[in-house]
Amino acid sequence: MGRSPCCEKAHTNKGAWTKEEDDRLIAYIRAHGEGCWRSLPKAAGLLRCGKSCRLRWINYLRPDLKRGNFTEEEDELIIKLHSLLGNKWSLIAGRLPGRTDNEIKNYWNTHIRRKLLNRGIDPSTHRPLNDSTNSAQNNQEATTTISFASHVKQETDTNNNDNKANVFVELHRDSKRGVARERCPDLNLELTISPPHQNQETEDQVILKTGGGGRSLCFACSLGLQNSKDCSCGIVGTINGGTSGSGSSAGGYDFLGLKSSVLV
DNA sequence: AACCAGTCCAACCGCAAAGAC
DNA sequence: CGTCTTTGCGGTTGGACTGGT
Repeated sequence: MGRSPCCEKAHTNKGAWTKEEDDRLIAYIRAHGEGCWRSLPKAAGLLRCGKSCRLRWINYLRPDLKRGNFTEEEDELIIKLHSLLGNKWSLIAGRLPGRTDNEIKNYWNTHIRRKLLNRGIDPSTHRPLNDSTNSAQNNQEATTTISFASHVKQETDTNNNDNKANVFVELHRDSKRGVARERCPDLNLELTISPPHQNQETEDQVILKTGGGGRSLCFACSLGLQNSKDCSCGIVGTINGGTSGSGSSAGGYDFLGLKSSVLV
């Protein structure tokens, strides 16, 4: 038994939206808010599937959208965020008010990729194109990144529902240097990861040196989980209000400064 | 003017996560 | 706790547009 289709395809329009459809969708959402997308088309009198309505609203009709060209600052911010987050367009979009994930994705593929290539930078790895260590090392790194990132996400989901977007960040288990630092030298981060600890077999210990302090954090604290029972560094209570004015909301360490100070 | 190749971007598709029951 | 439904995300596509010949 397969998945049921998201909508009754036989009686739905496809392709470009007409002005009338846009007006109907806008009017309905203004009156009722963004509710159940599945039932919205019928309620609004639209022959579209809910997915299509949602996409149209989010990417084109939302009143808070910023139309027009990307600024140089936005360009650079997208590059930095992409180097940290990878193709997590929705997270990147979350840091650029008025921009949508689809817009940023398109912009990345059409403009920024080329821009980076012209600079001699591989857009997918953010490393120099002629970096001979790229291919072999990246394969291993990619694997590590995926497993580690999923670990990060898992930890985050169970402990901090509101700040997923702030914490789900790509890290690299590179014992020689902090890769995140290398990719974004001006982010004022020093991220290194220690070799496996003698007593620690299952979890990577992250040593995260904040801007001025050079203080070491355990894995849990590095994720903003300093109240967690998994905290092993005993740094509880010394982080918040620490460096670079990165304020933290109730109980949340501003991981890598993503929340406020660096990434706007 | 006609054709073609390249570019751009709105919209679609499939999948996975989240939520409801 | 398992199953089903809904939502959201990222990759991809197709058509409109543009510039060159």
